[in-house]
Amino acid sequence: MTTTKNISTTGTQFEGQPVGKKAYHHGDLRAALIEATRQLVESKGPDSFSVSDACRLAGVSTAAPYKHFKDKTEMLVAVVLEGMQRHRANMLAALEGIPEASPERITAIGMEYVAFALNEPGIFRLKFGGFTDRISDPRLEEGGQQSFGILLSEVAKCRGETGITEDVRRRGFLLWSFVHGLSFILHNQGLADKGGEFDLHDLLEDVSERMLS
Amino acid sequence: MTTTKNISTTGTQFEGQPVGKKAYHHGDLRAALIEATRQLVESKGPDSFSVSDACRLAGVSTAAPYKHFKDKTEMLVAVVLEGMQRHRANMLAALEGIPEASPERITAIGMEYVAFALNEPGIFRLKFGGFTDRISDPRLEEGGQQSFGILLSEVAKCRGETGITEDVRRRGFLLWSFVHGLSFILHNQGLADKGGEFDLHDLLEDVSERMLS
DNA sequence: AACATATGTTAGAAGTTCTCACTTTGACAA
DNA sequence: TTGTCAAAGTGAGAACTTCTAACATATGTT
Repeated sequence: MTTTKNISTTGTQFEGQPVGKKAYHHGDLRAALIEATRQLVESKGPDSFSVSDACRLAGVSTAAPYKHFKDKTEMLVAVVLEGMQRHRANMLAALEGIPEASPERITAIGMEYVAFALNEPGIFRLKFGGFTDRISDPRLEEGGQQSFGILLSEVAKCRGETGITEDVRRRGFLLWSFVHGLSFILHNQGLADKGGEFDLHDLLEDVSERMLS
Repeated sequence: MTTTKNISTTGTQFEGQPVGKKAYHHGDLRAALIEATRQLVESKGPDSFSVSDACRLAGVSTAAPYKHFKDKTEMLVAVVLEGMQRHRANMLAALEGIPEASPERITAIGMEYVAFALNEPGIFRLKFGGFTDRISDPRLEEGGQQSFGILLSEVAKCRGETGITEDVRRRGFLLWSFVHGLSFILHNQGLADKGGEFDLHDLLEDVSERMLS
C-alpha cells in the first residue's frame, strides 16, 4: 500500500471530489459493492465469491461492507434482486412488437429466459441453484411470482381466457417447468453435448404449441 | 475431549477390533467421510458444508481427509458420484413391471427423477445446481450420459424405433428438460406455491403423451 | 522380526467472515 | 460560521476455515 494519494477507480466519483485524492467516504459504496459482487460472481462463480475480494475490487477495507449489509448473504441477495429486475425487464421488452395472443409470445419469453441463464450464469445459479432456498426474503418470493405472472398472462391470452383459470395455471406451470429445465441444462453444459444440436427457437416453438393445444 | 477410550461411532468397525478402545486406524475412513459428508450436505445444505464438520462427525482430526481426498471439492464429488449411482438404480428399478413401449415408463422415470430431487435435495443441488460446472471429471460426465441414455432408450421403444434417431434424441431432450425443470421447481419451492396444486403423476403423464405424439 | 507403506496425529500458515473501538467527514442547527 | 452528531470509513483481532508439513503408529510382506 504505497499510495496515500490515489485516483478514484469507481467512476462514480462525485463532482465536488478533487481528482487525484482518495476520498475517505466513497460516495456510493453500497452500489459499488453490489457491482463488484456481481462481477466476481460472474467471473469466479458464486462458490468462490468472497467479501474480501469484493472489498479489494471496490478499494475499501474488509470491514466497510458491514456498514451497508448485514453479512455476505445479504450482499449476494442484493445482487440477485437486481438481476431479477433486469431479467423481468428483458422478458417484457422481448414481447414488444409481437402480436397479442400468439404462441410466438410464449416462445419469446422462453428465449429470453434461456438467454439470461447463458449470459448471466452466476446470477442465474444464485437465483435458481439453491442458494436462496434457506433464505426467506419476501422480495425474492415476490420477484419470482411476478415473472411467473408474465407467463401466465400470455398463456391466458393464447387460450382466449380473460382470467387465470386453473387450466391456464396448469399449462403455464408445465411451460415454465420446461423452459426452466431447458435453461438449466444449457446453462450447465454450455450447449456442448446434449441439446446443442437443436435450434433453440425451434424447440421453444414446438413446446409452446404442444402445451397450448 | 475427555475420552481416550471411546466406543466406535461408525458402525463399520472391523471384527477384530476390541470394543471400547479407539483404533488409531479407522478401518474405512474414506467411506465414513463420504457418509458424513452426505449427511451434512443433506442436513445443513451444500453451502454450509465444511470439512471440519465432517471430521468431527467421523471422529478424526481435520488433517485426516487429505490422505483420502485431494481437497474439499473431491469429497463432495465423491458424494455426488455415489448419489448418481443410486439415482440411476432407482430409475431402473422404477421401470420393473411396467409394460414395454408404454408412455407409463417415461412417466415412471420422471416420478423417480422428481423423487430424488425431493428426497435428496442436497445431492441434487450439488449435481445440478452448478457446483460441478467448473469441474471436469469424466465420471460426472459419464454418469449424466448414462441417465439420459435410460430415457432415450425408452423414448425409442415408445416411438417404435430400434435405434436412437434424431427424432428420438429431440423428444428425449424435450422430455428431459421438462422433468429436470419440474424437479428443480418443486425442489426449490417444496411444493408450497406454484405447482403444488397439481398431481405429479398427472402432470408427467400429460407431458409424456404430448411429447411422444 | 524388520521394514516399507498406508493412514493416522499435532502444529501451524494463510485466508475467510464478522465485531469492536476508533477516526473522518458531511450535514444541519444554533 | 461554527459545533455537534450520525453516517461511513479504518485497523486490529477473534474465531473459524482449508490445507500442508513433519511426525507417529499400525499393517502386511518378506
